[in-house]
Amino acid sequence: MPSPERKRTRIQAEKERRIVASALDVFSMYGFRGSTVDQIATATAMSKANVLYYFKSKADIYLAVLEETLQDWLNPLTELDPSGDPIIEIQRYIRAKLALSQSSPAASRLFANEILQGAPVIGPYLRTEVKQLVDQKTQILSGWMASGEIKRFEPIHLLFMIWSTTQHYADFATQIAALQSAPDSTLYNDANHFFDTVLLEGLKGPNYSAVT
Amino acid sequence: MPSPERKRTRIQAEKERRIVASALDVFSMYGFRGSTVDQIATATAMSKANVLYYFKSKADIYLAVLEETLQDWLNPLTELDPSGDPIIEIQRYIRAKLALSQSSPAASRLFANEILQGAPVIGPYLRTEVKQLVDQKTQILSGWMASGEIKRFEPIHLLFMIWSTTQHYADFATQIAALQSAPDSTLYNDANHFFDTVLLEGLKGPNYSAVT
DNA sequence: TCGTATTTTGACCAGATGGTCAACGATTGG
DNA sequence: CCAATCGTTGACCATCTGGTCAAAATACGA
Repeated sequence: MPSPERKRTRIQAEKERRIVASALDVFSMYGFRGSTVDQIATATAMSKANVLYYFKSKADIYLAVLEETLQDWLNPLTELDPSGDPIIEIQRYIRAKLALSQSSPAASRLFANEILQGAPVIGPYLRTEVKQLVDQKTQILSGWMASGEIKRFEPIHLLFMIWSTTQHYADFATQIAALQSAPDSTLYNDANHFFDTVLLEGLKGPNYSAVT
Repeated sequence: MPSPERKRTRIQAEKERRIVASALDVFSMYGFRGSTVDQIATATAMSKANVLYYFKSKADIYLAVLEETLQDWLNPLTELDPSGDPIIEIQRYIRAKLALSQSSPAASRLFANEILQGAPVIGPYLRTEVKQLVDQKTQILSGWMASGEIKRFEPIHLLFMIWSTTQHYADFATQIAALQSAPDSTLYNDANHFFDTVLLEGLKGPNYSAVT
């Protein structure tokens, strides 16, 4: 087995990377139970036994995929800046999240699957680190409300709306493809335009004055 | 096997109903592949063989569950009335959808699972009936834009936002429970307040005049 | 009450799946 | 060039799972 003590070989690093990359595609499409080690092996162009030489179980692969992806997924929120212009900050956040959904739809689906099954793996992480980050950022929103720059509401619901709406474009891509009439190319531009026109305008409070 | 020709027994109707009801809970939690006939049987307090006496395959149960649920799920959209006040109509739609997420979270998760896997079963239905309904309702929105009652944007994105946001409260309930600080009881009230304050206000166009 | 149609079930089967292992092959440091 | 370590794999196993079946149990009309 891959030595747990000695430092990792170049081959180990390379193969593990490839396995995790393939596994993201597989898990995001079929969920944990719906995915098989053989599918992952085939997607990585390896034998099943070889995959299980690098990760001792299917659950281990799943864990590795989640850990690798979660950080990227949460990253845009950390950049919400309390000293910036509220509307610009929120707009930046929305655009970053939508861009992530567009560039990494598999990551979005992976989390959707995980949460749908009750977050058996990332549940503890949600309740600690993620909750802490969310509490911190909702306080920023509360601050902007107190100064009248944005309207008053329970701030977490804005996060819920941004998450659900942007991730919808990844998670429900099949449905979107079935229902939209416009060409695919304009989809994300139209979405951003809608957010600017409706959501961001709706957020502005009585004391808001646009930066110029 | 249950006679395909003669009319259905009382027992058949009753047992089939119970199976479908249990299967909704099971499928919505684990998805199609992640669910087993045994789980469904146990949830229905029947033997596996008995369940397969009423439905000849797991796929058949799944299909029955989807068909039974889909109509309810889509129903609120059909009631969007072009002759009504735009903001009131959209507000009614949002509330109806949010109430559905609250009362039937399993149904929401069932669809989320189905779409996440690429809508293998309801795909054809999406592309025909559902698309037709959506096209019809986006035209209503376009009409309200033309008269200046609501702002201009690609109308389908409003539907996407309403769907994703309201269903988020069912599909991501685990995450919401992990992240919110407020008591559960106010969650849906706060959500509706947020929609009223931000989304509905953001929608209003230059010519909108509230009904009194 | 009796006979027929319906319902229920335990036993069983075939295929899929996660995981193991011994043996073979490739690398690499000395 | 050698030996020790690392990498790879086909064969294999135990378990799970969808589905079948014959036989037993039940319901029900006449």
